[in-house]
Amino acid sequence: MNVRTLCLGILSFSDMTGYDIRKMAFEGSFSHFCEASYGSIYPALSQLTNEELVTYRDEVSEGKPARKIYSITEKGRAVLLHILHEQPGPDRFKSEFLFYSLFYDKMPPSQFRNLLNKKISDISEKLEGLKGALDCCDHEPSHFAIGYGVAINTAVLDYLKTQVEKFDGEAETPPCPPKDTFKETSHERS
Amino acid sequence: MNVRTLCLGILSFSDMTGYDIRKMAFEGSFSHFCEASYGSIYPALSQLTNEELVTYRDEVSEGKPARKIYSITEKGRAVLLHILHEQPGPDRFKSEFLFYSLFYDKMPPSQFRNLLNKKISDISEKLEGLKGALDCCDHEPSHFAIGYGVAINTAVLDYLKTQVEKFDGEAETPPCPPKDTFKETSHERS
DNA sequence: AATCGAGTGTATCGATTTGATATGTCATAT
DNA sequence: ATATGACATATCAAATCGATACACTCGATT
Repeated sequence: MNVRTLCLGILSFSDMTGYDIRKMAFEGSFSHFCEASYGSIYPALSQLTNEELVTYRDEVSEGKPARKIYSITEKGRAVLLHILHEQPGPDRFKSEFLFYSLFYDKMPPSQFRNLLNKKISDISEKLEGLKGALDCCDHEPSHFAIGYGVAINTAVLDYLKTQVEKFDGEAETPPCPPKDTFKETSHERS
Repeated sequence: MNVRTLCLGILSFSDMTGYDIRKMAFEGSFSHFCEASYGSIYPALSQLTNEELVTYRDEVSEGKPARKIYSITEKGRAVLLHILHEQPGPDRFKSEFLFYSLFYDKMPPSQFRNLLNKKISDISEKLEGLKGALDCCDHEPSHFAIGYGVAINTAVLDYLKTQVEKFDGEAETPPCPPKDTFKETSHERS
């Protein structure tokens, strides 16, 4: 699925700025199964505007900077419905964590334990977010999609918790590693 | 994680051609958590060769076409180990299926049921493959990574099976849709 | 009162990656 | 004989990422 279709889909639920769309696809209720960056969203919106699948109105309030609020057109809805008739492509899952895990026997035990604990806390957080969204969501299809995410993350969390015990047995056992045990050495990712 | 690191990681297990690496990352034992295409693998291998992180030997047998068998160098292993010290990026999950599901109330009921059934059979197949790999795998880290995949796919399959019942209740019930119920209309993906 | 940082918003750019395709050989089945 | 599919290298346009620039607002800190 390309970013054009994603924008069309998101706009079919409500009018939005490009900034909002990016948020939806990065942090919002779409973010557990898709992603898109500014560099693809803004060109997609321009293209969709040219094709008259979306339109925008400029909003200029006093003092505030101008913003473009995009809406899907009838033509856009028709195209979206048409796209939905094709077979969806396969799901894709990319995990740098699992790649790293393939080399845990090459690392000091504490390093992989840290990785595991960080993953557990990340997933826990994500799961809480999804469960919250599930509760306050009355749109049935979204409920289905969020439920899917809850199912996955619950399973992963269970798996990691059973696995972490195996590694905690080895060598020195750190007292009780909650959050903040992990210094974010976030320089360049090679 | 970029394709360079992926190549380095795969080559750390065994010598291989570019073709083999692509297979590993697309169908093989790495494929449930990463992907890479020729267009990124071959340039990555050239670059890695220039940096002396990998080398290759030409294999020219009688009659057979020449092939380049790549090996990781000591320098390459050192760089890989170094990369493994950074924090891995977040997992990413992309699902066109879930995007489609957001609009199931806009589709004829049979269409979404077909989607569900196809997904169920796809996941079942994938799960069988992973379970098979799990049994015949004695490399502990791989076991961990494959187990993760089994956990996810088992959970998804359970979820979909409970959900499909809800939709089977509605309107006409198709006899018993096993495989091959789905004509692969695989023309252009928009 | 002044400054800082974070959030909102549009937009672009280089680098990476995808997805498709070209080219050619070999093995197997028809 | 010949078609199909696996093996293998390679390239290219198009899509996308990830980072950044710019500009404005608002609340918090000093």
